[in-house]
Amino acid sequence: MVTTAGRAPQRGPRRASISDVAQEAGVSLGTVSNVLNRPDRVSPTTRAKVLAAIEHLSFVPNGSARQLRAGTITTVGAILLDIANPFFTEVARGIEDRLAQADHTLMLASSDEDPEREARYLRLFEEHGVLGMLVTPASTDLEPLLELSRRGVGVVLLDRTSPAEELSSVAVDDVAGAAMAVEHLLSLSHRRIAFINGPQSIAQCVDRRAGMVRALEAAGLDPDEAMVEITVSSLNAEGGEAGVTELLAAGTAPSALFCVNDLTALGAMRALRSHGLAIPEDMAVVGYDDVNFASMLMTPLTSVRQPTRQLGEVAADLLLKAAGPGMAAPQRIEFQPELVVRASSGGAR
Amino acid sequence: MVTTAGRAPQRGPRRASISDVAQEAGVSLGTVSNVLNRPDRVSPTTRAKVLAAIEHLSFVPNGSARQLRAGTITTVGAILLDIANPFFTEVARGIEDRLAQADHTLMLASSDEDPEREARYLRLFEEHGVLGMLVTPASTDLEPLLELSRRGVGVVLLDRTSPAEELSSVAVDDVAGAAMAVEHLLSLSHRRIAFINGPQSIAQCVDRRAGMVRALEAAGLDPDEAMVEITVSSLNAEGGEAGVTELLAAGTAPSALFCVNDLTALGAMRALRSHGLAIPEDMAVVGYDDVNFASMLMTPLTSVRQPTRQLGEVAADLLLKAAGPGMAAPQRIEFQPELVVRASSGGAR
DNA sequence: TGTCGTCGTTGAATCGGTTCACAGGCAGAA
DNA sequence: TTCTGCCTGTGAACCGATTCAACGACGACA
Repeated sequence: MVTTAGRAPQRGPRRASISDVAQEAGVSLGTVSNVLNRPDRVSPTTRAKVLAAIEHLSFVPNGSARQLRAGTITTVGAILLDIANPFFTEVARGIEDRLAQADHTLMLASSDEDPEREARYLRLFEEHGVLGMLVTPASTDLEPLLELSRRGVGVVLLDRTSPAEELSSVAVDDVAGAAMAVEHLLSLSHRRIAFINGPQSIAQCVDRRAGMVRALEAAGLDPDEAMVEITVSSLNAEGGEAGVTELLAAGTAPSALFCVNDLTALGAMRALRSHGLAIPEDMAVVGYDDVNFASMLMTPLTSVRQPTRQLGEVAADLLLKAAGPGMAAPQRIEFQPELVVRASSGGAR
Repeated sequence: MVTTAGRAPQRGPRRASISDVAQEAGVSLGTVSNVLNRPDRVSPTTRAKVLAAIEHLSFVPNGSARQLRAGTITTVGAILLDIANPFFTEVARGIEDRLAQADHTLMLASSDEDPEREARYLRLFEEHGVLGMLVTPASTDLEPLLELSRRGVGVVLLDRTSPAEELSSVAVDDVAGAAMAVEHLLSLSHRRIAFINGPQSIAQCVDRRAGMVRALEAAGLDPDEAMVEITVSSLNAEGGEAGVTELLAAGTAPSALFCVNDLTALGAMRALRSHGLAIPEDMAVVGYDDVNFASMLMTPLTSVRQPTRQLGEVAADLLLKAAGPGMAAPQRIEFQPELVVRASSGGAR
């Protein structure tokens, strides 16, 4: 590699600016800006000259400068728990669709369930001056989000109901969903059920646990006995494998397993199989999210379906409404989930 | 200042600026900036005062202004073909990891195989002044990317070898991968093989087709007869379902099916099953990408594995090197894929 | 006591757009 | 002919940060 002496090499021959265009076209600065933003205020002749100059210099306006002066904001940030999870990518699709319709654009980031990464992106997006953010919080402490909102940045909680009045949220009733899943297992005569759950810093984990407890208690069971909870650090296939390994190592495994999401269930099923256990004969399994491949697995997975794409769409709508003119008041929207019974729970006919 | 009636409501009480901080702390503008960027040049007393003011006003520097003036660029854009495809999310993970290590951040976008969307993001990212972009092109025309590169924006092709000397690229040998897949089917005595492929505007589709043709010819077969090609518009499960429907409607279906990627294979298998065909007995199936759930499907999927995460990591490295000081020359990196044989092809023992 | 260097701080210039009050030209009305 | 109003086009002010030449204070040294 050849290093140039002394200075860093300049990156290309400096981007053309609006005044370069003005000079090339023989008009003033403001006229070029008018061509760009209010073409009807410029005569066709001048407009043509300016456009030619723009083409010739391959001029691209500097977004920073524009945003600095005009405050034009068309960027929205989204911080999701795990971008590798089909559930969240589907949500992202919904968001992107709606934003594109409104001529806005999305900056997408994955916190990987790490509050520190989340904080980093929160700050980055704020510095970037986004219109607002859609966040699936990785921590229970919503104070940073509340403060953001007070500072005038639109915030919508995603897949998480807001405990505070001041934040909009779009979510699915996770307590009900988990309760449905566990009731299903109870109806198949399982009396001790393992639960592979994530850290309690994640709202979904708290809610789904609550749903499970509610279902067990409603059936007259003592959760302390009927629920064998295993906490894993990440809500993906690796987590599921680790969870099953731990479960089996502890001996006297229950006859059924409820997993906090489908990816976890995927890993869990893989681990169960590699230990020679049959699904659902030796262990019934239920997941959560109903990701697109759930029905196609070796043993099709019983799971809780959510209106995934819609979740994203509604969240985007809410943000645009809340941040646009009129400043709609915070709104809390909750969808109901639906149980999809397949072979993995042994409940399919 | 009092807001005039009739205007749009102002978004919050205006973000605090550096001069607000300066005033609050009783120091000058430049000093605040020094506290932010070169803390050692400021006396501890002053620094403390300024930090207190920052805290008090919850000041967050305006990224646009900073970037405008300083040209500090730490943002990288990535435009992937389909963010819902686990292959690409894994690549994104690799990219993000490396960028985070270098204290850079990623703006992620999905072109959904649509050249127009791609162009839109290309422009958006350029306006935003990104350091560079990682792109999986949705069209064969690389001219826009070349021009971008000439203008000083770093460009690295992802999962696509560069035909031009001037662009860096990181890819996997798709011709070889597809050839391996087809050779495998040939070795199992299949003589007519269906191929569900995507549009020829996508390089991967062209290359994988070429690999298939190469393998067929090497076996002394005439591709026109031995290959039953079906072109679908999107490389996902829906595409796979549509492809199989079309294939079966045409009658005299081949005994084997090669799919351009695993998502397509997923949809194809779903459709085959719903038509009452057994896999691999009635139809052997091979996919491409070896996504994480391939081994866990009802019939585990034979597929071509690629060093996915590494792909992203190396691409990010290349970009950082090419855009950083030193301006490394364009580099072309190609990995070799690997065939993973499972039950869906009937070739597993 | 005068000079010099160092340290900490200042404030003006600057980045590249947008906006707006205003100027010049021209047509139609009085 | 003069006035009015419309249509184009102009250029200075401004957004909020960074940078740098310059400056005052202070201690060291001759």
